[in-house]
Formats: sequence, C-alpha cells, structure tokens
Amino acid sequence: MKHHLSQLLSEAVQTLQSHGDLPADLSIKIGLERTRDRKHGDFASNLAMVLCKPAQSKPRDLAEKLVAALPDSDQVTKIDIAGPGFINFFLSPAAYHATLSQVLKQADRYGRSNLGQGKSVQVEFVSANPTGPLHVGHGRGAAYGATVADLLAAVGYRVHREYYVNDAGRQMDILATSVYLRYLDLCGEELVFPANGYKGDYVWDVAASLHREHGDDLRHPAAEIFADTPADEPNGGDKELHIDALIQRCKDLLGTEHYRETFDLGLDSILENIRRDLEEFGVHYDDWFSERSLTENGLVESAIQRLKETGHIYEKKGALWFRSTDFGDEKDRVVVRENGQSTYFASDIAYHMNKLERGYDRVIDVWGADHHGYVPRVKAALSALGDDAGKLDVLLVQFAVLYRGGKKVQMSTRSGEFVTLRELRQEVGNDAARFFYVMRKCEQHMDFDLDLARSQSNDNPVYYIQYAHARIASVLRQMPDRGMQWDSNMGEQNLHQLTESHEDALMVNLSRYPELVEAAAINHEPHAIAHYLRDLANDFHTYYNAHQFLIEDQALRNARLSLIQATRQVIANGLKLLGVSAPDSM
RNA sequence: GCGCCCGUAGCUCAGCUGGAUAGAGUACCGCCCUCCGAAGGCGGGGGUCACAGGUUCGAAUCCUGUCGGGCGCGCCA
Repeated sequence: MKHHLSQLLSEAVQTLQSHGDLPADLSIKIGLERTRDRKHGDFASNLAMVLCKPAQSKPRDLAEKLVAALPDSDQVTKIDIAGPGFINFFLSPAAYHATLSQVLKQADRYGRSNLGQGKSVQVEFVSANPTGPLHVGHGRGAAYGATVADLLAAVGYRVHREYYVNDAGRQMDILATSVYLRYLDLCGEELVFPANGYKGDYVWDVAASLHREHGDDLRHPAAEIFADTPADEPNGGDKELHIDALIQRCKDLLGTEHYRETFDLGLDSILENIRRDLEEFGVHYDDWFSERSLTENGLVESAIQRLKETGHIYEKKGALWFRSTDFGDEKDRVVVRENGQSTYFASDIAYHMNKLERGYDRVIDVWGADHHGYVPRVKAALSALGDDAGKLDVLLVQFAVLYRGGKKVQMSTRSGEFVTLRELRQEVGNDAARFFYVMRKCEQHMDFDLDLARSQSNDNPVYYIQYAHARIASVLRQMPDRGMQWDSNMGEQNLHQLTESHEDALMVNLSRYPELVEAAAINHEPHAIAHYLRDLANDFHTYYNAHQFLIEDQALRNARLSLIQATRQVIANGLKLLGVSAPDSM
C-alpha cells in the first residue's frame, strides 16, 4: 500500500524533471507517512516542502504540480494539498478490502516480505560466560536478540543465530578451581573457600558429579592446595592473586588430563543448563561457537599475524599491543600478555574476523550496555584487518531492574544473589517475560514490574492482547451451536458493508502491519511490535463492545467475521514474532 | 576528568527519516453486563517535552552548552 503510493510520487517527480520543473540531478528519498489524523487522509507526503528549494518555488505551488503529475490509481479516491504543503492521500475502501483479503489469504505469511532480498545476517546474542546459570539481565538480551533475529527473518534476510561460548580464559579457570575445591570438601577436606570463587549451588552439583565418577581418587590435602598461596581478601590480601595461585596449584596437582576433565565437567553441565533454559524460553540457535576452538584452530594466532604484517602491532613492556588508537579508539590494547597468553580481546578479534570471512552481508552483536566501551576496539580491529567495520552493528541492551511489591529487587553478583532467568520464567511465565523484555526500546533502562507481569488483569498488556485473540476464537467457536458458519467468500464479497468507524479503524491498523514489521526489523526495534499489538487489541475490544458479530444478517455477519478473523490472524502473527503464544482460550 | 546512553502527564513509557492540535497504559473521578468472555468498553481532569541557546518554511526529534540519573574507562572476561 505504502510502496504503491511511493511509486506514484516518484513517477510524478520524474515527470516534473522531464518538464524542467525540477532539476534532473536530484537524489531524494520520498517521505511518506501515515497521517496521525484521519482528516488528513491516510498517507501524507512532505515531498513538496522538501523539494521547494531546488524547484525554486513555493511548497504549495510545487505540491499542485506534483499532484497534477501523479498517475491515476484505483486505490486513491482523493488527493488534497493541506497545511504548509502536505500532499494528502485518501485511500479507497476497496484498497482496505484488498488488504483484508490479503491477510486471510496469506494467513501466517501476512507481514512477511522480501525487503532483505535473501541477504545474510548473523546475529550473536546472549553469549553469557558459562560460569553459572543465566540471570534476568541475560534474559533481556535473549528476548531482544531472538526477536530482532526473527524480525529480520520475517522481512527476507537469511538469519544465522549464534551463541559465542566463552569456554576459555581465566573466568573458566576460576570455575574449574571452584568445582575442585567443592569436590575436596565433599571428600572431607576442610578448607576456606576463596572470596573470588563461584559460590552458587550449581558448583556443588558439578563437584558431586566429579565425586561420583572418581570417588576420592583426585583428592589432595587442602593444606597442599593452599600452601604458600598469597592471602585472600578477608585476611587482608588480594583475592585476585589468591585465586590465581589456587588455579595454578589445581592445574599442577590434578595434571593436564584431570584438570581438563574437571574444567569440562563444569563447562558442559552449565552450558547444558543454559541451552535448556533458552530452549524453554523459545530462544533457538543455529550455532554455539566455541572460543576455545579459535585458539585450537590457530585463528587467534593468524589474526595477530595479520595485524603484525600490516604494522598495527607493537611490543611494549613485554606485551604485544594493537594500535587501535589509529582507528579512533581511546587507547591501544594488549592482545598478548607479558606471560604469553593472548587476551580475551585477541579471541574477539579472531572471532569477528572469522564472522566476516564466513561471508555474512551483515553482522549483529547484541551486548549488555556495560560493554559499550568495547565497541570501538572491535571495530578498530576489523578496520585494521582490512575488513568493512560498517558491516558490524553492535546493539547495546540496557539493564533491567526488577520490582516486586513496589520495591527494587536487590541483586549483586558478588554475593551470588541474583534472580535467575529460570526463576523469572517460573514466576511470571514465558509469555509475560518475553513480552515485557521487548516492551521497551533497548537503549532504555527498564523497570520490570514482576507483580504486573504476573497479574492476570487488565493492567497486564500481555493478557490484554492475548484476551483479544481468545475472544475472537471464542466467537468463532460458538457458531456451530447457533447453526452458523463463516463463509469466507460471502464475507469477502460484502466487505463494503463494513462502514462503522470501528471497522474502519481496525482495517487501517491491519493494513499498517507489514510496514510496521519492516520498520521494526530494519531499526531493530521489537518494541514497536509490542505497542502495535496493544493498539490493535484495543481497536478490537472497542469494536467488540460496540457491535455484534453473530447476527442474523448473513452478508454483514460474514463480512464482520472476515474482519475479526483477519484481526485474529495479525495478532497471532505479531505475538509469534515476539515469541509469545496466542491462546484460543485462557 | 574523559566517553557512551537516558531525561516527555503523579508513575511506567510511545512519539516512525525533522511535520499538522504531543499520545498510550496506570493511578484518580463518573458511567456501561435481560447483549458473542467485564481479563472488556465509554467519558473526565492531568504537560514549561530537564534547562538555555542555535540550525529552518517547521524542532520532543538535529547541533552546542548546562543540570540531573545510569554505565564504562585492566596485560579481567
């Protein structure tokens, strides 16, 4: 619908150009918007105002010329020039009837398009360290990333969803060490657990598995582990130095093989937990990309090599530095430490290099906003490697703060007191969780009201929308008892009988849906879908209260049934995009 | 100190690439079920779009500065 009008305008511009009313070398985008006020028609274009300068004419004069040059269309009944020079389009009822038929015909495909033309895009999201269960902060990234991916898929991109598994590095060593210390505890050793270790219950679970497999075979006296280690924080020492020493001691005492086994046991069980959690949340991946594999396949090495060859690496204080300041970063960054170990950043360079080498047209990273300072250096690295950093979009998701009983739910990673995603899902349900997470635009801090999400009341937007869907389903269910059935052909032939203002409003909103999905996909804004659905549900509830559907007049009845059937369809399609169910009864 | 994000109704938030009289929900007040699901609908009050400049036909939207809130500034990941 919008594309059609856009096309008409662009033809009009060409006509004026050929007449010399407009310069030939214009590069303009056609501005065309839905009107806010129905009095201004259905669509409005500001084209005449934008072009009045190059045309050297008054906006309204130019508007008249443009309108005169517009080709005829059976979808348009009237074109007005209004205000400072808006061109207002009034669409014919037939245009709306056509979209209604389209909704019914295309069913769950209505709203999909080929905007992306099959271009490939990789979306990496969540990618939480497998050192513990997902918490509510990850939940927002999960819901957001999954929806952005689904939106892009809906408008014709080939989407590859990926989770980057940080299965290497110091945090994982801390986990492995934590597991081993809990194992020793289970063996009967008495020890003081390090301040910087992972204290969650899940660590005990992994330790128990280790103990089941090996009994006391891996046991070493606690005294031996802790001998000569630097003091821990509670004893006035440095918790980082303390844990590092413990890691080293564990590696030495366990030996490569058993250390690796302990490490992998923790990794696998936690990763499995994360996988299951996300699956249950309706978040699916095509790939779980291992950070460790980067090193094992020499990708980190070759990335650094490439940077060296192009002169972007220098040595200072025994470490290797990437001169990211050449590409706009605040300071240069270490890629290989003094101790010879490559940094997390080095892995990330290799990972992003690999992403682009895989040939994606676009690459999207969804990160927590606390990582925003990291963006320039990753882009710098891609530029230094000669890749197109513009292909990478980093979407930053702000934190979500939980409220229960009107009070902020306190969380701190330090004490291990955080609400897990699983707990949240159990408390409010998957539907409410998915919906609430994407209700706000991602750069907006979010107050997540648990009581509201859980409440089965009109306050809760999820139920409000689902209720509209269930109500329609309920109406359709009751037809057989009244000896009625929906005749879709008769419905379509009588759409002209839908003359009530409620029906008009509903049809307008249904026709907006494809435009909305496209905009939401391109701008990575799932919240637009959430707001739209609320709006659409409102249109329906209003209609429902004002008019009857199951009436004697067959022609009108079938027309109305077609309308609400189409409404049901669009609500279902929209909810599907958000990962929310559309129940027939509730 | 520097950088990024945010500041719109009492509260939570929309506001599309700069467009016409700034909108929802909630809370508050008043109405609507012999009627397809009242988990609903209708009406009402409520605004210096943080503040001050600038850009232009036009600014909540873009630019600069100030104030307020969040986050980040490791040879951690």
